[in-house]
Amino acid sequence: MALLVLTDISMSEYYPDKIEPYWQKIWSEKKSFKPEPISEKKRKKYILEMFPYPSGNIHMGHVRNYTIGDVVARYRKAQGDNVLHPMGWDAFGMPAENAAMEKKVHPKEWTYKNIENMKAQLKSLGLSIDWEREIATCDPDYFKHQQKIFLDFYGAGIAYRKESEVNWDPVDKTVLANEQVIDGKGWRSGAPVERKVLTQWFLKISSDSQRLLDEVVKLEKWPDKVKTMQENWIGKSTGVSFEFDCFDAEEKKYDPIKVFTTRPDTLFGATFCGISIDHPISKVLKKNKKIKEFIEECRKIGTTEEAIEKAEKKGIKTGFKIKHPFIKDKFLDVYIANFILSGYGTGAIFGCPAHDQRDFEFAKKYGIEIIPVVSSEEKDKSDSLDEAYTGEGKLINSSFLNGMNIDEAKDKVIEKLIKNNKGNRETNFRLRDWGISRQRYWGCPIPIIHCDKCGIVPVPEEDLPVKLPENVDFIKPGNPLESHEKWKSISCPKCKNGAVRETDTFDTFIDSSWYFARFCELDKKQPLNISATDYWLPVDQYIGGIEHAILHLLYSRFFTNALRETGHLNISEPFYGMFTQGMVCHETYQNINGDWIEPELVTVKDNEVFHKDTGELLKKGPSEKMSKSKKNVVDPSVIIEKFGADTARWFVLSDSPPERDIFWSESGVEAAGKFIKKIWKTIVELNKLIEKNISNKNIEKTIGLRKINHKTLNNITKDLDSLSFNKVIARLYEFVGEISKISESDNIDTNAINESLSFLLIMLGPITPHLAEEGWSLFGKDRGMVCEQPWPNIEENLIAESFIRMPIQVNGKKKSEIQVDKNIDESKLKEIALNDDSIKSFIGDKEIKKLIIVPNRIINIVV
RNA sequence: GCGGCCAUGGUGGAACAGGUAGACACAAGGGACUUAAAAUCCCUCGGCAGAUAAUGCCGUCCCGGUUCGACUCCGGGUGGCCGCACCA
Repeated sequence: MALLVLTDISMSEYYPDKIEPYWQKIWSEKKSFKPEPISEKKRKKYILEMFPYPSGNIHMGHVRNYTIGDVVARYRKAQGDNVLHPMGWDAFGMPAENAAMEKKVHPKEWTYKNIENMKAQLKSLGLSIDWEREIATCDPDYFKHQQKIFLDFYGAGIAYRKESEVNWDPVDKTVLANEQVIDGKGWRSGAPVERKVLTQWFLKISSDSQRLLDEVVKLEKWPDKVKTMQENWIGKSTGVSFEFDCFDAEEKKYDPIKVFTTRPDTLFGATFCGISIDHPISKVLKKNKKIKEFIEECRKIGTTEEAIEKAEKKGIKTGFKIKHPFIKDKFLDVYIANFILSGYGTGAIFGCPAHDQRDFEFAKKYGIEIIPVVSSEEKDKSDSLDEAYTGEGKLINSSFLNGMNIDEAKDKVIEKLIKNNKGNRETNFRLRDWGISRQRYWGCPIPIIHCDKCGIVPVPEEDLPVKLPENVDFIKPGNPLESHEKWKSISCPKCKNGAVRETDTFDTFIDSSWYFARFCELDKKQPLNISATDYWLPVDQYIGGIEHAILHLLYSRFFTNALRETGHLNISEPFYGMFTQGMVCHETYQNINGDWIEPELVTVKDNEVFHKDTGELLKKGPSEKMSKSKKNVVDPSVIIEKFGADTARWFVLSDSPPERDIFWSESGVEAAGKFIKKIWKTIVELNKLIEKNISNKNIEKTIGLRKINHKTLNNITKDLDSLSFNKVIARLYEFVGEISKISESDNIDTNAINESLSFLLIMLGPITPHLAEEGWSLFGKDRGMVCEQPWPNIEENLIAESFIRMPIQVNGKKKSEIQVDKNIDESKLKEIALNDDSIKSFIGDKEIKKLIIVPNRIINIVV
């Protein structure tokens, strides 16, 4: 089969607009990227990029993410693996509802239109995706299985209900997401946000804390930074929880206050007690007007940890006192304080200002005593305290602990507290249970029925999926499901009396916590097909933005384990290899009024930027992450139209390492486009040369070329294995630069040129697949497609060098360089180095103190 | 605020595991070809001194340390980015 399309007419010209759609059609018709059937004999590779939210258009971040994934997928295929490379849509979420409110378009219609558009854009990139496995999370065929999984989790006790707070906009009468709260006010209404308590669904991720911690350490193919972030997020801490006797304002004995601490050694430095605003005592004291006002003021800070920790430390005296367990007649004031987290530990602490920064700030503000109990030698000298001391040292001012180090003191105190029957060793995790209820329409309905008589009743499996009603409007405030009486009312499956549906929908993180497993097989009857997940999972290489390092990845890890516990699959860790890519940035432009201007409306003249249409002078801002709000986005489809997908792919891979942020520049794209043209020209020229079949051979040049071929192949193979695509591109620049110089008069053996061209096209295959296919169809004739070619073997004898260059340093600075045999012995090497003319002149008559030879690396002479 | 990461010429970056700093590109400047332009090709390109040489000194955000030797390791800063549990 001759796949020649344009080569006949074009030959030396490069027409991406013609060859790219052509090859995309061929790949699709031939199902080139459909994986082979499951077979344990064949090594599998599951390559996955985080699926996109269908916001309307792909952006450069997507191009980068999916190009990286595509290079890996195509490369693994060439290496002989059975590759699974699917794609789907994270299709539920807030922006669809916002569009419904703003543009009066139904979320479903808006979402599917976006999917259609973005799918076409992704296809134009020439991605090697098996589109037969496409998933949209808003499709009932997907979420019915999710509802089944939830019911299984509920049955297994993994899902439960409890009260928790949400941000409430009293004007719009709607629940706000954290990002919709700006400076404590609703983003649309501007009304001060209140907190409202709702009963919501949770998943017990906290009981998986220890496993999540143990397993993350073992994930070898994950970036260390992501592993560290997850470890810190889970936040294991060991300490002791114990009770203080507590007395109320009338000095009557009250219920004891239980505290958790990781620093029991500082107990003798305790000078106050802090409790959270939700502590039982706080709730009782709400009767007091001042305390009530204080608690309400604290609630205005917001629900995010960031807001709470940034807020000034404040508290109010309760009049309650606690009794120190080891100091006779010592009582500490109990404060309600805004920095005590109710969800962590017991919601109460003893404050030791000398050795905890937050306690220190609090104590300074309220004139509370500061007693140092840990002293280090250096610290002893400075008496003035301007911050808490958290380092090592010996215990002072601490009765029976004096003189001990911190660890000894901890043990001793804990022992004593346990003896007094007041304390227990305890392990705490920072990780909280996962709240999954959302008071929104555009999400997966939670398959639960609330019956006055029977309570919480799961929707029977045969009634799944619970679909969303279509006839909703977004004019009324609040969740449209809540006000949809007809959809809500249902008869109880148990008692047949009138009941109501759960009107909350799932957090969209649920949708993305198992899609990668669903891709293994779109089983019609059950969420997951065991034999398919056994074969394909875990994902061998998962690729996505660093912003998902904690939440999405942690939830998916937990969810996978929960799926195992409920019998849906057999593994507990979903992602074997993880790669986090950097962001795509662009310069920002503003006019005099401060309006943001799109880069496409900007022209540059003499280093100044002007508006293309109005001609006004614009202010060039710093390069920042592309975002719609600052309009510094570049629509990749414009670039694909102008230069072609291969150029766009080449450009996003070049220069910057993939884990680092990249800065978009138009000139860079043009340069990439020029070089792609040069590659095409080189392919055509070399092909002509091959057809001439040179017989008068220059052996030296032939071997030289073959060495270049194999060295390049060797380096590029290593770089692809380590995902260093920028280095791959640099080597291709060099390689093309070399082979484009070959001329007939070099008399190089045709086989060697053949090898050059064949290597070039196969190496280009993962990066610029259309160009590679077109070139292969010209060169490879009847040898099939380039995407079916195996990765060539490297001939070791061609990459080995017998001579090496060795720099000679004097006192650590390079002064000369020699070329020596690789296997030279050290004494000979020493002799050569010392007799080197320029080295001699440097040493002069100075005494040689030391001579260091690092084999095959460097010689350093110390004088 | 807490946790994590990053910083190398005018620009993006390279430097394998502590061993030649600046590969490969972009921009800029010069030249060739052309009536001209575009395209293409060639040359220069960290700073200072020197002659546009040879060569020397300085130089990887700042300060200090370890080492024969530090872009790389350690301590302390500065700046930027990401996350902080209801954005996805």
